[in-house]
Amino acid sequence: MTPPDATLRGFCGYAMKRAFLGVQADLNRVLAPLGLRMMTFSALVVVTDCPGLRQAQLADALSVEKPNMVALVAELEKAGLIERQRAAGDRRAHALIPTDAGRALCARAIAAVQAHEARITSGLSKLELQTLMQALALMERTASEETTHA
Amino acid sequence: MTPPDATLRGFCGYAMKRAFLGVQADLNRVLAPLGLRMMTFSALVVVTDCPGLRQAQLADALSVEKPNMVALVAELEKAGLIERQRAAGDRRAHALIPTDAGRALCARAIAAVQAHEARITSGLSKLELQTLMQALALMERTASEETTHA
DNA sequence: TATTGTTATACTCTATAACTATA
DNA sequence: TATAGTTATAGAGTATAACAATA
Repeated sequence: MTPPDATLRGFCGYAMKRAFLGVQADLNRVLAPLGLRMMTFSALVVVTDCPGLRQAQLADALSVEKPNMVALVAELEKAGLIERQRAAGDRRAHALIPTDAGRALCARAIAAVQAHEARITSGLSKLELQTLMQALALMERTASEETTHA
Repeated sequence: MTPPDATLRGFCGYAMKRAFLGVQADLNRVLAPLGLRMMTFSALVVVTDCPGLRQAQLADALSVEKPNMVALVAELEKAGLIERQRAAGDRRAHALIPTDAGRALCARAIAAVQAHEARITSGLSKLELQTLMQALALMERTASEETTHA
């Protein structure tokens, strides 16, 4: 009758984990043919939206620590999707620029992800989806406040 | 104006990731004083709810691969929270039993997690919370179907 | 002094193949 | 032959300290 994790199922954090891991695994399957993962896709989208932004800004936007950004950017650069240029006015910084190939792949990847999103949310009404997105944004803010107050 | 990840913010998968990582980090802060993490807490709750269940059943309940269950169970056993007993009738299997200390800690941890859940969902109405939980469960099912059909 | 990017390092979670001892 | 638990291993993501070059 009741599954072994019945108690856990009552916890929102546990439900979020199970749902996210499933969605992420599914999303990575969608992105794999394009040579991308969730992390590299996210970075490519931000660089394409904000050409010229610096590595520290990208790390901040994605909530990734700077040291972990290095390999990620190097991977995208090696794949020919973005370029690192010395920022004018600050020779320490790298300005990140999407290549033509990066922009093209980004457009294809966004289309694939949008189709994937439509599939995984197909069982939700417009109102339910809106409530879900608002709830997730609110919980993200609340959790970060809790952590900050620690 | 628009943040660098504005495009990503429109994706449900990205919103789920950010919310989950925030909630998980916050939850781990709550559990740390009890010597637990989200994974060890989850395992302890299941063993306490279903004393005598086997390692493979625990792994299945938590969607963890069996090899990854070994260290987790060993950690709980070393902490004196559960015991491994040879299952009667199948000398290959381990029956997992909570100790008195395990049951006591589990009760305290559940209370702490419930208080934590109340905090992070405090901005949501009862109906919004219900919609959120249903949406997460539905997306988990949908994602697993997608993956299975691959 | 402070910041950008970097190296080195470590921990957690996850995933697969292969072994052992039982069945 | 199949299963329960194990070992070994590897890939991601995440986290902190410390360094060189530059500001």
